[in-house]
This record gives sequence, structure tokens and C-alpha cells, in this order.
Amino acid sequence: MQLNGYRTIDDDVVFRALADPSRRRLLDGLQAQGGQTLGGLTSGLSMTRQAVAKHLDILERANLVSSRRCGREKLHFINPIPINAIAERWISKFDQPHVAALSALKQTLEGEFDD
Amino acid sequence: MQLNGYRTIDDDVVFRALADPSRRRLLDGLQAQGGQTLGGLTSGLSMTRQAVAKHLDILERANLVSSRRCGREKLHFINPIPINAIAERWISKFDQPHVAALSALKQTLEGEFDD
DNA sequence: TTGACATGCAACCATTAAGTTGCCTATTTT
DNA sequence: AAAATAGGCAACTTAATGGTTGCATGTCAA
Repeated sequence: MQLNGYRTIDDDVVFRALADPSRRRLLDGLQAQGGQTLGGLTSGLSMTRQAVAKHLDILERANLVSSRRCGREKLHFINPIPINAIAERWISKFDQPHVAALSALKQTLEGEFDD
Repeated sequence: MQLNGYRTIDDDVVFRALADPSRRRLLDGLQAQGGQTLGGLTSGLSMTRQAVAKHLDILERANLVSSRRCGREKLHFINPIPINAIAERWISKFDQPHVAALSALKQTLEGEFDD
């Protein structure tokens, strides 16, 4: 388990990254299709490419998105781990333990049908 | 299941409320002890009472905190439901189901030993 | 090699947001 | 009633943030 100080800082970067609706939409887009380029993500977002680039940078710093340079393109991928970690930490932090446990169990059971 | 438009708006209010570290600390405080007053929450936060009041207002609007007037005092309580809902929605939204299920199970088991 | 395409970088602008100060209202308490 | 306590309201300051424009760099294709 991590030290509290570090955890707080990490949380802060992630929460702030998630606070903007445009960034959440970008995550939606990357969830729908991984490996999209900056230009690809920009088209349809009624925002300049540069603005999208800034958002992607924030998402990358929050470790919510990872990217790979490929020639003159940069491919972006969603990184679900921090979202998962933070969400679960907050469930266990702010919920009555039994509620969290029940939800977790429900999730667990539902998960069995997916593979 | 809610309509997507409404959900997005709700999400936005909650995410923005959670984006500020002072507000997350307030939630921590209310989790540790419910029914605290504005003044009580202010003491120890190196912030003016008015600033705390603004934060509490934002948390209330996000439905993360509820309050009850009691004489000249206002008592505040954490409302875990939206956190739970949003966290779970994001787990299922952005994670491979089996990863979420495994983590959830792990959390459930470990949760028994947590403070 | 030249032009087109994909991205990077930097300055700038407008708005929001966090926090402050100052004052007012309401409820206790003595 | 008067003083003390708890909170509400509003204007203001400052810094962060989301977005823009303009130009530079790197890569691919003809």
C-alpha cells in the first residue's frame, strides 16, 4: 500500500484530469477505438488540434492515456488502471463497507460471463 | 438506465466537485465524523470560514454532501451514493470487465482488514 | 526535392475558480 | 437587552485553465 502523501498527489492529478468534460470525451473516444491519432481525435470535436493536444498531454501526465510515436503519427491508448484504482479506492473510502462489498461481489459475478 | 445527456451533466458536477483537494479533504473530514458544522470543519483547515462555505456549497450541489439546519448551526453529512455510482460506472466503462472483477474481489477480501 | 501532412511549441486571451476581506443576519447565552 | 456565537452574502484579487492563433519541425509521398 502506498504512502498517503504520494497517493494524495497522484489522486490530484487524476481527479483534475477527469474534471474536464472534453477530456472525458477523449477518454470515451479512446475507449471506443484505441490507437487514434491526434488529428483523428480532433475531427468531430469542434476544437483546435492544439487544444486537443493539451488535453491529451494532461491525460498522459495523469497516466490515463499512453501514446506511441509511429512515424509522423502519434497513437494514443487509454490506460484504465489508474481509473480503476482510484475508483475502487474511493468506493472503499467513502462507502459503508458492506455496500462496497456487495457492489464488488455483483461486479465479480457479472464479470464471469464476459470471457 | 438514465439518458446519456443527463448523466453527462451530473457527472460533470460531481467530477468538478471532486477535482479540488480542499473539497476532498472536507469529504475526508465528514467521513471521519458526520454532522460537523461549518465552523468545526473550518478549524484546522488554514482557510477562511467563507472559503469552506463555498466548498461545502459546491459539494452540496454535487449531491456529495447534505446538510441540516439545527438552530444557528448547520450540520453537514457526507452522501456516499453519488461517489459510489460514478465510481462503479467508470469502472465498468473503462475497464476490462475481468480486471475490474478481480480487483473488486481483491478489494473485498482485503477490505476485511482495513482500518 | 518539393509539397503535403501530422505534430510540437509558444504567446496570447477570456473565463473560471479559489480564496480573501468586509459587513449583515440570526440564534444563543448571560 | 447586550454580547457572543454561527452562519450568509457580496465584491474583489489573483492564479489557473481552456481555448485560440501563428509559426516551426519532422516525416512521408510523388
